[in-house]
Amino acid sequence: MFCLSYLVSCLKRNSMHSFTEENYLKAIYKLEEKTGGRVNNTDLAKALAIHSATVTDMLKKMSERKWILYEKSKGFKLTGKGRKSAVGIIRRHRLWEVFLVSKLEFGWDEVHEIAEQLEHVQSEDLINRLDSFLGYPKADPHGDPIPDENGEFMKSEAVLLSKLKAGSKARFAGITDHSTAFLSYLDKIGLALGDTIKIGSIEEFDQSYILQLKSKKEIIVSSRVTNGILVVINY
Amino acid sequence: MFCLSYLVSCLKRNSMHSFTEENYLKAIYKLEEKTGGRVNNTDLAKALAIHSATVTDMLKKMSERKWILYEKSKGFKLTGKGRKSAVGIIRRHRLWEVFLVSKLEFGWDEVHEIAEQLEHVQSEDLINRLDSFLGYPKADPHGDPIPDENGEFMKSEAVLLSKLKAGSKARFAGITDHSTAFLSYLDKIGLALGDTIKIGSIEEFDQSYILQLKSKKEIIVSSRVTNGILVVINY
DNA sequence: CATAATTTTTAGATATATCTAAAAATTATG
DNA sequence: CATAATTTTTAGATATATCTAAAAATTATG
Ligand SMILES: [Mn+2]
Ligand SMILES: [Mn+2]
Ligand SMILES: [Mn+2]
Ligand SMILES: [Mn+2]
Repeated sequence: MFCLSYLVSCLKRNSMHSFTEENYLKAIYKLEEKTGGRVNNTDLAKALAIHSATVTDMLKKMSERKWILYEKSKGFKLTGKGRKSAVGIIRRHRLWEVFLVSKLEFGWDEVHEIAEQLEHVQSEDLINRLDSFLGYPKADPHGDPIPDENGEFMKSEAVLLSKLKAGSKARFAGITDHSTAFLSYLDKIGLALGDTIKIGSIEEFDQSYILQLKSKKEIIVSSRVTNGILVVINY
Repeated sequence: MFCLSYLVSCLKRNSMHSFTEENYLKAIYKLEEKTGGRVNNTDLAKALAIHSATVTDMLKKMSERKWILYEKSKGFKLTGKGRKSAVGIIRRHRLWEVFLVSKLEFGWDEVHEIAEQLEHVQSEDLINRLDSFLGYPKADPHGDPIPDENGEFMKSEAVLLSKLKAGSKARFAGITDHSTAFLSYLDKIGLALGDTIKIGSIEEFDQSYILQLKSKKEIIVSSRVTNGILVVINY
């Protein structure tokens, strides 16, 4: 009994993380991505929907374990070790999302919460076999890149649809708004990842766009929509 | 914040269980199956590799929540509600094992630990879609029956191979020893679930069996093996 | 049935992850 | 730069799930 718990606690300390720890790592990674730099306590607390005091304690622990660099009042950032873990979690999340959509026929607006659970299953072998089973997908159902076994992934060249000029053509490559409401809305208006979009014209008044879909149908979308969509320009 | 935690705690109390609670439910179910009746504290503690004092506390909680009937010093058993939950967990475990073996090409001796994690993912929709994706399998890779959506499953008619007489023929339908060592051993000697086995003769001295495999190869197995194998007799 | 053995419970402690309220530290602003 | 606003930390509490040591209860045995 002593031996077992000792072993388990060792494993935990070195290579594994609790669900909670994994959620912190992932949240920090995403905040770093968004802000491009260091992250602060308040933002992380908001992202995790917990209180600052709780975050303070966990940051101390994560700092001791060398998952983050933490300079009091200067914000913090992931170490190499921390980043590697975070990328692994994102890899798992996105591969499971591909599985759910491509094999179990879930809608792209239905998979996130389930993937939030599946991403915590610990087995490298499992995830590499899943990757192979899915045909080594490069992106998840939302167009987000999937890190490979070594944690490498393509930096996207996509830009916001709202940056394009009238007359240009582009491929729908990703989203910045991952909300279920937005995804369902896109389903409703018939816009799917990979589609070619042509910009008919842009209304000066409110920056709404008239888009020509691959079905030749024309639709008007608000700037909220063009700011939620990432596209790759066809040269 | 107050609202959210209240909601979460309500959900927890009514329809969901923590990992720990799920592991207790499953362990109790399996012990009931094995002993055929009520379960006691000590046996459950052993099955979960925890201490009796811990079990006492948890049984109180499970009793309050009406998952078990608990009569002090008379042992306890699952209520209908508790049994339903336990069967649901077993359904998830076994479906994931099928997935791991039939889709990800894991060996039958490699899947249990991963399924122990996957079984805790909470989504009825997920598990029903997985069931459909796998073609509604009736048994897992170890021959154990998979409960359907309503928790119904076939009671097996299999008997121990060690009960058969020389000359009889039977189909390898399940195992009573689920250890990795046993599963790997069966792989090594070339005995797989579903195979037809013919009993050549039985050695009086130590009850070892000479088996004729479908490959016509003959092997000798000890009584430890014939007691680990379940077969269905071909009439 | 008295004693021994086994099983279960109680009492008090620990680890993790959270909270609230208040204090302290830092940053922004007139 | 003094004050206000914001951010972070401290202190103390709670819930869950575990432990150890000892007491209490139950069951088995001569
Ligand atoms: Mn997601
Ligand atoms: Mn995604
Ligand atoms: Mn199993
Ligand atoms: Mn199994």
